[in-house]
Amino acid sequence: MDEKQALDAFAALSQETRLRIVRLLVTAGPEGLPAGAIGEAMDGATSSRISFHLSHLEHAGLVVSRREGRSIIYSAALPVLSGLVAFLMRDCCQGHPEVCAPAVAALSSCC
Amino acid sequence: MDEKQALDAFAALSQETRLRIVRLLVTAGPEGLPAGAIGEAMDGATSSRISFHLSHLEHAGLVVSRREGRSIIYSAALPVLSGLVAFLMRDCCQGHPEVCAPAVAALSSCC
DNA sequence: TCAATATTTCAAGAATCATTGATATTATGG
DNA sequence: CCATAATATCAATGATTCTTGAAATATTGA
Repeated sequence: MDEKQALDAFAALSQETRLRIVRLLVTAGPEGLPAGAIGEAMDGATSSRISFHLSHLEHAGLVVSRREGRSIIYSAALPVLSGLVAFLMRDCCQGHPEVCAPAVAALSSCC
Repeated sequence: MDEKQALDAFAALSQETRLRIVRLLVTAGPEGLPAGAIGEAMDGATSSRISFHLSHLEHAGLVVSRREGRSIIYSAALPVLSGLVAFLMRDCCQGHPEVCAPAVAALSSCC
């Protein structure tokens, strides 16, 4: 994860629909969801709108896709999400462990 | 940290100059840096440009400021950064601890 | 093969954002 | 109190981004 990748990832996560899609896909797990189901979950957004955001997320590396029959299945790119957090944390902690302590606590309690 | 705050924070972090400012301030620690020094560190950006980005970051809650004589000193809002990571992680881990493991490892090794 | 389904691509318009240069505000030293 | 220093604000411009609606592509079942 370099600066360019981090900027792309943050830009992708800074849009309401995309942030919700990422969160939906992360909870959906590795099996993922077809584009149509994602659109229905987003207040029934139009297909072109969902396609635009999914393409954006995929380009940023936050999701991956595969075809299954007529559907395209999207799932969260878990290692990239981890890498983004690691990037932010790596640069957060230089000499100031108090930055990380609450984040570590949040991670420990959720996993 | 709610969705709105997270969106603002991600938007702030998705701009190159602002991401660099945040990283600079985090490494600078609680004592912070005056706006002028931050501008010099950003390839000598104009004062209005730095002021614009600092204002943006402060509005997003990622930095705080205080006056000291003629200078305004900016420093990273460490608890907010922690909260952002916790927000992302909290929603990342639902039933899928493999998302968090690498992030936990990165945090553990840096603090 | 044909019709229907699922999704993507494209062009155009509105909205938001970043940069610049000029001007205003605030504070200090002499 | 004045001149200077440090920073913020404002207006204008150019660049990106989001949304919509229409048309294109890919896949399957009958």
